[in-house]
Amino acid sequence: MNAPALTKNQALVFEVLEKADGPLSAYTILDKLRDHGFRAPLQVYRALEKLLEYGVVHRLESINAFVACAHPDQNCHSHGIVAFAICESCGHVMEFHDHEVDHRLMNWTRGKKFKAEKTTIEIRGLCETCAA
Amino acid sequence: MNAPALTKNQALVFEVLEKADGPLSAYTILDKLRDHGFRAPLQVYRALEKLLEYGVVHRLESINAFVACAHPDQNCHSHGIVAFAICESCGHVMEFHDHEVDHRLMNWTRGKKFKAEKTTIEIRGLCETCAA
DNA sequence: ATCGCACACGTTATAGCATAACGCAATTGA
DNA sequence: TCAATTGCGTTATGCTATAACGTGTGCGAT
Repeated sequence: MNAPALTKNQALVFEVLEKADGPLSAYTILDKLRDHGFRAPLQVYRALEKLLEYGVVHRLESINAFVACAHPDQNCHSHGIVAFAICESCGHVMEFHDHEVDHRLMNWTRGKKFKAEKTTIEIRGLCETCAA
Repeated sequence: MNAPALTKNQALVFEVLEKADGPLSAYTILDKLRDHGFRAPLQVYRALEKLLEYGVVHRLESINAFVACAHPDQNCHSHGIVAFAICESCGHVMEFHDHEVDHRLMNWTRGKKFKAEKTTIEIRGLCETCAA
């Protein structure tokens, strides 16, 4: 899924996520965009839906928040499964990929004849700075 | 974390989850326990909090639901990271463990000096039956 | 050209998930 | 006996997400 030109709302939401130094909830995004005419959650959710589809934004299931993809340039969907390390203290998120993990999980699902559509890997804990 | 004797509410919630053939939301559990005197969400959430702590129940972050641990006998916390395959059609959940995956993820976090506290792995898709 | 369709958008309302804050009762151990 | 802890019940509230409706715009097919 490659990203076509973003619409106005999509661009606004994406910009907010890019500028943030951590994940944001949909309602936080909404608040940051009130000055730009946003009034309702759906405006945010609809934009997010597309941005997720284009692979330029990720959803963090374990904290109900959204974050801009760490690879602005490339298509994130081509990296296989994306894993996240989320600091519970400062909120900072690190994104990474591990093909061996992908492989092991795929192996397991294949053995069970389970058709995987979307895989979530999220590690919550403390980043180096906050753990010190 | 070993499980002490469950309190009345904890036992009721656990029983509901055990009998269910799939994950349940907190509010679904509440509805199933109204006949037993449950009236408020907190009664469910407080019981779930303990059951999660004891390791006899898991929370599925990606669908905001709870499921009884697949290993009634043993302490689930001793298995390392728990992974789930969740069928989006029938709702059935398979639970599994893969030490190699654990190892890869731990390797990565150690490299980043990230102190992992809780890791979520959830694969959503279609089970063998539903994919056919 | 104009009709039909797809899509983005705006608005209101509502559904679904989770916790704050208060108070009471029972248990336990110093 | 007193203080601390834990479980429980209730009310209220906050946060997350979507349903359902209508509008406007662009664009290809007839």
